[in-house]
Amino acid sequence: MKIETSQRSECVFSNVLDLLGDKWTLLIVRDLMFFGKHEYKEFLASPEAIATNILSDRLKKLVSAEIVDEQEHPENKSRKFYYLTKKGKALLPILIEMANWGAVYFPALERMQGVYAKLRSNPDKVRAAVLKNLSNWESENL
Amino acid sequence: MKIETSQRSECVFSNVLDLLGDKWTLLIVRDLMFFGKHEYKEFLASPEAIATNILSDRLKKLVSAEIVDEQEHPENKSRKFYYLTKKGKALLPILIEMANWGAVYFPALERMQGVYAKLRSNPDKVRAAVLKNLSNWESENL
DNA sequence: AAATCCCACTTGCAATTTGCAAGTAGTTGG
DNA sequence: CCAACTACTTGCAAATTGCAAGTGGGATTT
Repeated sequence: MKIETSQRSECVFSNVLDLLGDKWTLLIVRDLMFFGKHEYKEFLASPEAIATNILSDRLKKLVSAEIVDEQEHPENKSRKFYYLTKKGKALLPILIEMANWGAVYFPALERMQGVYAKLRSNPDKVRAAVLKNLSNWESENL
Repeated sequence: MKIETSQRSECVFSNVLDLLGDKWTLLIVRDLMFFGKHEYKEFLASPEAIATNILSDRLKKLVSAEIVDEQEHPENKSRKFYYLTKKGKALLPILIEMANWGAVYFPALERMQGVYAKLRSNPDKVRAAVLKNLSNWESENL
């Protein structure tokens, strides 16, 4: 894999977009953040149908950017757990704002479900609940 | 230009990323939002050096998504003004959160300048100031 | 009035990235 | 031992990007 070393400019946005600015990376983060997914096959099962080579590439980039960490599955050597680092969890406010914007400007979308449902009404509560879920998973699995 | 009609899934994130998930679109929004840029040549002059065909394509997509609107330049028929719609301005919280995240996790970057400087210390104030700048420009130029 | 310049693009083409299908290596369950 | 599962890799065609050059309509200069 090509690890990105060059930066387009000194601007924060440019650097953030070099890392996250594509159609797949943040979907993986979404799965980790909101949907309790932690394994390769679970990401593959998402409705957007990411290709295996792209998933593999993006996971490596996320790990090398220290947004995601990986660990051998305790029950099975051929499986792996992926989970958000502190840096990865810090993306939550960005995702929340994206979800808010999307909820307002894509009104035709299916009614928001599950974790999204309360985003607009009580973002701080959702934020706390999401992080709590993640730390619960960590104490049970890592 | 190909107007995107297909959506990968019903998920908000997926739909938002279909629109904004690439390395250039949000940089144009950044220029409109924070840097007082309103013309084609001004976007071209940004340090990231976007190619003319990509800029043209992204501007069209932003206009067709109603994030940006365009108007003939009052002084010169061959020039155009581009400016953020209400929907475009509503992206500000996303950009602010991205800037915050970047400021924390790209500490090696040049010290933030201008509008970015106060983002961390007083985001609400920055938010208001940015929107005020935009509406000032609008009342002077539209 | 003609020539030049500026501006916002478009076009052509090579290089890179993506999407899709198939294959592979290590592990585990029966 | 064999089949199934898991996390990948590989090969190749298609789509997207980056770069350089060109175009066409104004405005400016001479």
